[in-house]
Amino acid sequence: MLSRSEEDHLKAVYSLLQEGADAFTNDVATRLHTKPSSVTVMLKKLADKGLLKHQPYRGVRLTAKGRGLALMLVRKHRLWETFLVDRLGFAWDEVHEVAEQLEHISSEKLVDRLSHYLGEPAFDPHGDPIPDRDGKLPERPTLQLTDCAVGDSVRLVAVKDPSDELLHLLGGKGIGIGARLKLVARHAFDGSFELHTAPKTTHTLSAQVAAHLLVERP
Amino acid sequence: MLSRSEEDHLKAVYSLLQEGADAFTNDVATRLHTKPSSVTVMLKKLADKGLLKHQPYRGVRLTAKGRGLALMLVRKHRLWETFLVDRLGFAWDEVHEVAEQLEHISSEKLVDRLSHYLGEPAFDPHGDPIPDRDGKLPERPTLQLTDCAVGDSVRLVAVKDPSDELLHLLGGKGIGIGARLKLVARHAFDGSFELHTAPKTTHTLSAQVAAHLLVERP
DNA sequence: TCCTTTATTTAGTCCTGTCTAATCTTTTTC
DNA sequence: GAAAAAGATTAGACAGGACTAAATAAAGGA
Ligand SMILES: [Mn+2]
Ligand SMILES: [Mn+2]
Ligand SMILES: [Mn+2]
Ligand SMILES: [Mn+2]
Repeated sequence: MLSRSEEDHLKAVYSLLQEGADAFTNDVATRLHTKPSSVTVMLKKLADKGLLKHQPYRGVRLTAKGRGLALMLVRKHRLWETFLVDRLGFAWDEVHEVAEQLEHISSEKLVDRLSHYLGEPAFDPHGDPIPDRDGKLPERPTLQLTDCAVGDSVRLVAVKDPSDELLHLLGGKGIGIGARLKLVARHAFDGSFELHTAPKTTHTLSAQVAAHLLVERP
Repeated sequence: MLSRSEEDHLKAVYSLLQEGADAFTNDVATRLHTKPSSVTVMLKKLADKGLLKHQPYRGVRLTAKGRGLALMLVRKHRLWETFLVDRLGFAWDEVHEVAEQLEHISSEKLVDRLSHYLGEPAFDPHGDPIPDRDGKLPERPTLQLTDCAVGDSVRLVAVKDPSDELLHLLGGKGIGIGARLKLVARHAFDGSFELHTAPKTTHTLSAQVAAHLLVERP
């Protein structure tokens, strides 16, 4: 049985590794708004429990067991986010905080029932993949909006590393998962995009925003 | 902001007082499966926060603020139980443990949305009243099955102080909230009841069980 | 290479929540 | 109305989790 703090540390390590970076003490501390010294202690505990290998000064690798547990946490987090948005009508930029609490509720039955209730969703409200009960992740397209050309017409499938601020910005322009985006111009000066959403509404997206948008061709 | 432990202590005090007993250190400790010395410490903390008055050796009374907070915890607990049974298909004897965790999730918006989603229910799966967002409790009938006479036909509206074991026993006989019960005999020897449920099925309920059943005449 | 900077770990402290053992109050019993 | 029993509080210890400050290791530059 892991404590809430142990679970949060494990999940932080998992997502750092997932993002391609290797997991260093400082990064974990930054992500959890805590201090490196605290992280070192927690990593030692998780290592003692066989969930990861910690090479002092060299970072961390997850064991199979640790990866499995982390995936179950991610599963819970994203299922709860889906519940909050799909069933309770939360906005997609309001759910992270609450899901951060709900993911620690421990009941296997609850998770499985919730998933079933929601229709075994494969993606959460931000387009992030939801691991199934065996820890398998569905595939997600990797085409970034920044790699698209003027004239392309694409559909938004996910917002990468979504912060509430970014989600709020997109929401304000009426852009959500599934939105059709037609690229009409790109400014050389700052890399920003002009694009049409549904009924000839034009929006401008900065290059920073565009880099977070994953899309697919229809 | 209260810790999980503080919340559990406050709720324990509330339910003891609700049940008519006055709240003594030992009772709280028993209810929380903890030791009296630990309870004393927590009562002091809650008193410092203005949630209750603690007269050493004399027990505890809630302040208005403390009662209000306790009611919000009860509200959350019973709403989550309702969600688990009505939406996720849990049995009524499987939800207490999980609701004990879920009640500590802190988000006012979540509670209100959940209540709305469930149709602003006034009673939980055990027939216990759910406080509204202002802390107002709906009325519940107080007629006990033990006060009924042979020949009476009544409807089950609540199981008082339901333990999972009691709920499981009733569930096994197909008796749930709303069930019609027709009393056909009562044994002088042990006070046990013979009664019919729906289609001429006869069941026997001990006096101990009957004392927990709240019913109303149709 | 050696020195400086940065990253990380270790040591020591504090706060919370729990426990056991000892002490103190209140209630019961004779 | 004492003495015993029961109930409650206090004192002291410990584990978990977090922080600051000090020590140590790795990396980079002169
Ligand atoms: Mn969390
Ligand atoms: Mn998400
Ligand atoms: Mn609880
Ligand atoms: Mn209940």
